[in-house]
Amino acid sequence: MTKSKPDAGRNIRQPRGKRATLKTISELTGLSLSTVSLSLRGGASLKEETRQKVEAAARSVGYVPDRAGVRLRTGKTNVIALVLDGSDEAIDFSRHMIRGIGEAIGGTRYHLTVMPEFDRVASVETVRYILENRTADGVIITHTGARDRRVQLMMDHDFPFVSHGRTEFFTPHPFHDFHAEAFTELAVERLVEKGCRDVMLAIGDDTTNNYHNIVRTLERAAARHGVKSRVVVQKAIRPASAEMRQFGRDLADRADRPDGFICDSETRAISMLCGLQDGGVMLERDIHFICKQTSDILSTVFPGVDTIEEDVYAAGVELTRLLLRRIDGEPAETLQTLSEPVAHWRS
Amino acid sequence: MTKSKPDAGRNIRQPRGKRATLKTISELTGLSLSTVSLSLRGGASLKEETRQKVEAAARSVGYVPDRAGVRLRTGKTNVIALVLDGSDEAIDFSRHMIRGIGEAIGGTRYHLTVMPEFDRVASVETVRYILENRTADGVIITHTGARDRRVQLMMDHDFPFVSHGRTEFFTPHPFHDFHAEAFTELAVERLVEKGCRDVMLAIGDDTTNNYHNIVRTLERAAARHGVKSRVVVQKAIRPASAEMRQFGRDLADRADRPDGFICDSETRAISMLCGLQDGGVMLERDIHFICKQTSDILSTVFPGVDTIEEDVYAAGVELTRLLLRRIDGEPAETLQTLSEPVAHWRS
DNA sequence: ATCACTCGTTGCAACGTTGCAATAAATGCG
DNA sequence: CGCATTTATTGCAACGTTGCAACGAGTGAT
Repeated sequence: MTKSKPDAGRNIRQPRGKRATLKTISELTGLSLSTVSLSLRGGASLKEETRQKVEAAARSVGYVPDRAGVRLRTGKTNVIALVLDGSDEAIDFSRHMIRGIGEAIGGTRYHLTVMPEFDRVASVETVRYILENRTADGVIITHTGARDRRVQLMMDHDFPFVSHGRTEFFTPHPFHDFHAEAFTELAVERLVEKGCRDVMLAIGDDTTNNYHNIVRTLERAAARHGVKSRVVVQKAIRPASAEMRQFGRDLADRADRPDGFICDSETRAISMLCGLQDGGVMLERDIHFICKQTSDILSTVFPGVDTIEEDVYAAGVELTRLLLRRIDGEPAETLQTLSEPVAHWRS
Repeated sequence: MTKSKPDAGRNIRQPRGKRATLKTISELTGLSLSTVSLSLRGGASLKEETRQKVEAAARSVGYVPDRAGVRLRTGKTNVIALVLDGSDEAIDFSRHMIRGIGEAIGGTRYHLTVMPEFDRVASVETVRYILENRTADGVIITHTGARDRRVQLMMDHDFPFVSHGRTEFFTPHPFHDFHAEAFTELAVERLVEKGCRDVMLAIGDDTTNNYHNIVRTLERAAARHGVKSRVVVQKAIRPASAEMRQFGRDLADRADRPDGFICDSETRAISMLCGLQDGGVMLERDIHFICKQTSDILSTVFPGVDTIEEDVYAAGVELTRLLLRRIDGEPAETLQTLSEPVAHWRS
């Protein structure tokens, strides 16, 4: 018949080992909460002796500021959000991107939350959700469109973000992008060098701004070198599929088969190359092929194919650095970078 | 000389459009904060009329509970953490996993944070960090080892988690795993059916529990069918590489070349198959090949190769469902599932 | 009319943090 | 020595939420 003690059940959280808070340090040092808080944030008005005392105590109890407390008080979430749309991606794109971001936030307070979405429409809603609920301090978006609605939304709200890819908007915003123009120039030049007179470009998604950059550059470069150029958009075809392979097979038989080919996707390139081979087309004799590459797979299967590397890991690192600087208040104009393509000529 | 107004500068956050809080609803309905809070969480003791009034008001102002407030008060983060180790992964594994998790947390309060780590040692530290700082309500780990230290750590702390992969621990914990034994049985049976007498298994990582399951099953199945079996661990070789291709090439020339081959990685399989072809080995005549598959690439390059599919997306969904049930207090014993392999025989 | 009880609602304190105004102690100056 | 100024520290309130004890009003029994 023992009644439960009157002061039982006070703990809301599991008290397993009780986290250290400012209060812990306060009691330990005999200083007030405010002083401790101030001190840990480097308060300049404090005595050196005090600061050391606080720091020692904090270290000894392994103090780490409570994210919920900070967030509630300051509104700062210490979170950056990566918004993935579900569209056609390069091999292991997400993986490299995420590890790049992870590398860049290592040693900072920041956490990464990933919001996976299935299409770009939904991804606008995701961004809106983040803005309205202030659920992150900054956002990284990928596969940016020329007049991307997510970019517009975040600019309207003056919310820190960085896009992987550029836009057409007049107002500047932070971005990091693969230098698609340099890639295209490099590719065309290489093909011309090898004697090509008729270059075809295959591209997977004509809704990104990237598309326009590449196509425009191709046309100019081809004109400059006096060679023919064509573009084929393969948006509707699954990158790795029998259909894609058949596309290569059909190409092999065409009377107007190009003698130079540029492809912006490793996956689609592999499929097409298989198809071309099926049709008896021989690489480096009947056709020259150049492909953008994000993994080692293409080079393992077709070691002879020239590739141009896009380092998605490095892009993740750079995007994050830009974003953090943006969050710290740097103006957008100074936060725009390109990554130069790295050519791997095989022959 | 106008002094700034005495009550200026009160807002800590940007007041852009001011988020709705319980207070907003309270003022709107004339009810107290407590009542509003209670009502929104379905308080059974309230008048039906009140609840509807609150709900209407909440809807009209688009109320969403503040995560920081809830977290501070209750300790509940509404976050699940995915701990990725950086080891050898199947193609687009991260991507499919993340999208599966995204699918399963859709419509819930939960957010996903991803903690990318470069090796398994670091990933133990990551888990420790999550536990000590209560930075998530539950954890998903992948590439689980037989006596995985992360699992041990979380069991010791009685912290909700689920592992992709099983362990040898006696105490039960939630997991979801590919049914590697069924995969192996299926593969051996198929090869034997095709007339193979000498089966080789190539596997990439002998530190996961998965490894032991597969090897044990292989040996038993081979013995049962009266065929020879061998295992080769390819841990040190990069999955897509000239080296891996060379491995296939060398295999082609070996006097003791097997007539049946099982591979647990699509990437390595592609490389090896290229090497075998280089050596003049013909598929389905000189050797029969079976591979575990997580994307479409292998089938596009080698349409004739039998594959067995592991659906990583579905695994992400299932892992998340199990974890959420675990967080809600279900016992571990009831939260253990396997996913059955799906065979794609091509001939 | 008083009591005990239920029903529906409310006030208060606390979670961990930080900005600000206020304090106390030490110093400088006339 | 008194007053103003600087230096070092502190108390208080607030961010948004929830658990709990307490409240007043109504009901029914005594």
